[in-house]
Amino acid sequence: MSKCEQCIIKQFNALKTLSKEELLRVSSCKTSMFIKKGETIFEEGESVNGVYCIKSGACKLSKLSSNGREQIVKLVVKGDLLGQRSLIGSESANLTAVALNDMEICFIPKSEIINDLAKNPNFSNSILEQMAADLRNSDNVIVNMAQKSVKNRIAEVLIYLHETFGVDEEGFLAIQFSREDFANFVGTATESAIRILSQLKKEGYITTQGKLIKIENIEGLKRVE
Amino acid sequence: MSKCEQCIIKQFNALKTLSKEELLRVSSCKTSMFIKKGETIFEEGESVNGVYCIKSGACKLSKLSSNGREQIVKLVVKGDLLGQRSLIGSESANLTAVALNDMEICFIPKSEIINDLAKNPNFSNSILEQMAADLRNSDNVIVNMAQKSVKNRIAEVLIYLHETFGVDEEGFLAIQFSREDFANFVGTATESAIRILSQLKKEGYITTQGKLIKIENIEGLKRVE
DNA sequence: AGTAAAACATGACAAATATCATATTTAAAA
DNA sequence: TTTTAAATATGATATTTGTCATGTTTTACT
Repeated sequence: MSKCEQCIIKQFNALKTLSKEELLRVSSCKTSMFIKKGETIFEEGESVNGVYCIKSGACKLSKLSSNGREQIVKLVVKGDLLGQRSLIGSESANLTAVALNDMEICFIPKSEIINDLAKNPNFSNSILEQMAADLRNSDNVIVNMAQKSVKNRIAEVLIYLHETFGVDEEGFLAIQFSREDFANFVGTATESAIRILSQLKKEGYITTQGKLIKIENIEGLKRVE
Repeated sequence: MSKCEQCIIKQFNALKTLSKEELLRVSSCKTSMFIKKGETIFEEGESVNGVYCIKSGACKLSKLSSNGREQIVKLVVKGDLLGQRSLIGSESANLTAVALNDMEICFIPKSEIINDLAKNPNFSNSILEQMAADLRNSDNVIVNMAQKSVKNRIAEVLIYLHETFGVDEEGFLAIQFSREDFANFVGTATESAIRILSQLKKEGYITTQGKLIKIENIEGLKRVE
């Protein structure tokens, strides 16, 4: 089992604030696992009781609406922690986490890390900072959902995917996102998402090849209304 | 100047985790102030550099969208802390705070409380809990905005206002919320908010008298689609 | 009280989005 | 490979929501 000390993840997330000793202890009890694309890591309502470190891959966090539709609330990517809120209080997961591609993750039980949260102010501060950033981001998402058109939101998702995951050798978005994922992310019907992607294609902002998408004019996309 | 120790606010928010000594020090540097309905406490982009305790009254936190509309993101009420995120990191306010009615608030400078955050794990934990709850709430708001109809969202706001502020002697909602506020809270045009309130009136869920609103059938409202 | 301004209300119409139907293409499985 | 299922695409139409116009009521101010 690899040590957290050597793991690249350490450089990205709140674990970097832990001391060598703390990291060694965490290392010794963590569970490393591989998750295949489409598999569920945890579901809304379950108790999570620990945090996951994303070593590679990405997942979507979503919630089932009362109308039966899935709403993607955010994406969690390599270097992020997943399930931080399970460390605080004892409530069950509010969201469902499903892998967008093959992932490698480490699970650290709450019991092993909860003391660090109480005793290491750097660690709790780092979690605080992360949550403050998440809240700021949520505010912005709420405003976008409430005030912007579906076309505008789809354009923003394209830009976000481009910035977050980059492109492959041929210039296609490096993450595979189905039309349904687009719809569930911006809160619209799948057909509407498809229609708008077709429209963006006709307008020359993107090109597609199968389900692969290439952004051709990112500045234009930013100005889409 | 009144002491935090004796203030009722102490019982509601994160300040309750401070020791007697810490509270005394905070007390000695806080600034108490009265804010009139409609006045701005701070604006998006400003640096806040401290937290406000809401002793009485309530305010709305909103953000200006790129389309020029105001989006209300959340309400902050008596017993809540306002501007907690200013304690973490050093970023400027993401939201604008405007009083919904006359308020009495206390301002505690960041410099006086930042040490407690680092040294008193109970205090930082209390802030963490609050932020975790806020995040959970934001998730739910995002889902509602993305998936529910305007009518449904207006109905939910009515229920929320009822639960949060209660009613006056005659049964009217104890908070005055303009039609524009309703619109800005659910992300719709003012005319649409007006229309839907009229509709809810016709359907017998609410009655109005001037801008006062009385909920007549809360169970019915919960079932509105 | 009288006047102006703001808030509320409602009709008519336009635009955005959802829904249903039905192809077509792509991916998965036998 | 062949077959089947899933994802993508697009038209037709219904529904929801926004916009503009205009009138009424309420509130604020002198």
